[in-house]
Amino acid sequence: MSRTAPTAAVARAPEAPRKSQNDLIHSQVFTAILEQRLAPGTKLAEDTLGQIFGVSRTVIRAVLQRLAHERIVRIHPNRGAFVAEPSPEEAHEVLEARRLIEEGIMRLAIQKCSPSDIAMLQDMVAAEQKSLDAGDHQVWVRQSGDFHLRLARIAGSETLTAYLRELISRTSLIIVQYQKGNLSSCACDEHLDIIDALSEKDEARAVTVMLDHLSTLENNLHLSGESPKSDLYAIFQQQSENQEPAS
Amino acid sequence: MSRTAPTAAVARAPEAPRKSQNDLIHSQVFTAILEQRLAPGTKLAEDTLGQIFGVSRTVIRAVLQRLAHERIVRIHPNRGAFVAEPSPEEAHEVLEARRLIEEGIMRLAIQKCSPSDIAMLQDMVAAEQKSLDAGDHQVWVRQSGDFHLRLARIAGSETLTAYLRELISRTSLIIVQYQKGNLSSCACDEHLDIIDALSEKDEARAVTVMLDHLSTLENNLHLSGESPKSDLYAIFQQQSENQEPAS
DNA sequence: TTTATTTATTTTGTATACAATTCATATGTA
DNA sequence: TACATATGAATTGTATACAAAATAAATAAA
Repeated sequence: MSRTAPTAAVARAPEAPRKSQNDLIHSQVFTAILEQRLAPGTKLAEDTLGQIFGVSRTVIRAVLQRLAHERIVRIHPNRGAFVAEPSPEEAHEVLEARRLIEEGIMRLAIQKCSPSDIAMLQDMVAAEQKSLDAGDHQVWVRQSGDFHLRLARIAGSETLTAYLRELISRTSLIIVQYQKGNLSSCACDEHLDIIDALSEKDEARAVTVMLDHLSTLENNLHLSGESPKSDLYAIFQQQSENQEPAS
Repeated sequence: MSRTAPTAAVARAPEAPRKSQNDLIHSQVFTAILEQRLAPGTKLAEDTLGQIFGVSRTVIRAVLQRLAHERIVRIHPNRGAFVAEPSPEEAHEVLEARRLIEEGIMRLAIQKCSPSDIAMLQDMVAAEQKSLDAGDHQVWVRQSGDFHLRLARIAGSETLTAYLRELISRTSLIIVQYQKGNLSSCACDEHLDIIDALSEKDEARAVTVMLDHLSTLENNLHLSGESPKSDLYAIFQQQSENQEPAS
């Protein structure tokens, strides 16, 4: 009996991490950005957020710095915090990193995933499809990210999971800025393909499907066009090259 | 002439990012941990650090939170900040992630590296060897990390570079805790092998050498032994399984 | 009108003050 | 002695106050 239930003076298990104020506000802002309710470039004024969440600027500043380290918020010194506006180059970087990391995650996940994991993944895709049918694009974007994140958890690496979480939220910002059509249609099928390859332990196919999935995503962006607005420096420089100044 | 040097009312290039107080203190603590002058488990009291660097706790807190997000400092709520003590599981995770990311970095670097990059890498290894001969272990550890980091920069991905920087600093903590002998001897040769494969554009060999290099590193740790001290919970639980309680 | 300069307002960066919690020491009890 | 409890000191969490910087508005000059 002592096997299943330790008896005597045994220390309690590591205490449940009750969410701090910081965590709570962070996840609110994080989710808002993930669901694309906060557009890139939006200013996140400390005082405003403090009043919204009923706390002082102290805790808001901590949250903003945390989001900045996750690269979904950009802090300009003495100027404030803004929702990040990834450049085309950064967008490419993020997708490149995702291909690298998620290929590794697939290889790990294929070894470790259990039948219950498969079932969970199937449920998640079903929920995705539901949101998609309901036209709830915001929720679907988050759910789609959750699917990839679940694979990382199955792979069993907290480190890679943390990195992927960042890359996924940055992808969300990238999609807002650079997506042309709505990719929504085929995405669920590709997720189902991934589950399929996973349940058959077909590593080669699983990796291929995942990489194709991410490349499709990148190819549906138009990153080649002029950048959104940030580097009007380059624009003016080009201007001064073409036409001589008046003086 | 207007081609090479823009003439008239052209905006200045993005201003050079002058280091803030935060950056300065961060890099001091970061380097101290990287060079293994700050041992794992060391308490980083806010007031103490504030007096050392001549600033208030406000800025120290920001630095500590930043270090915590980089996983080289652990913050226990209401209890303070401590230099991280990676568990054996975490150590394995970090090396696993490094293998994944640095393989990708090698593939990218091999396409992009120029002769001057090769020369730079050779200089860096020479400096490593110098520190090694001088017995300056602390500096060597940092230089060894800088070598890997340089490869990431050559690969051209800021995102992957940032992740690798974190993984390298965590590796430094892992080495302090779990290294048995001194790996120092062969490490420089392995770095030279990497440069060799890189300059010959031999992708397969470059990847192999890098993976072996990292696996060698992990194999020289003893992660299987009893964990340092953190989970004495598990220890007591095991105890209660083996021997019946007295009452 | 357009542009430049000055003034006023707002916002961020940092230090400090106070409340809440934890840690260390001391006191009491078996 | 060993253990538990209570008291005091030290440390962290948060709010506020003030200085520095940036933004906005207003005034002056072309």
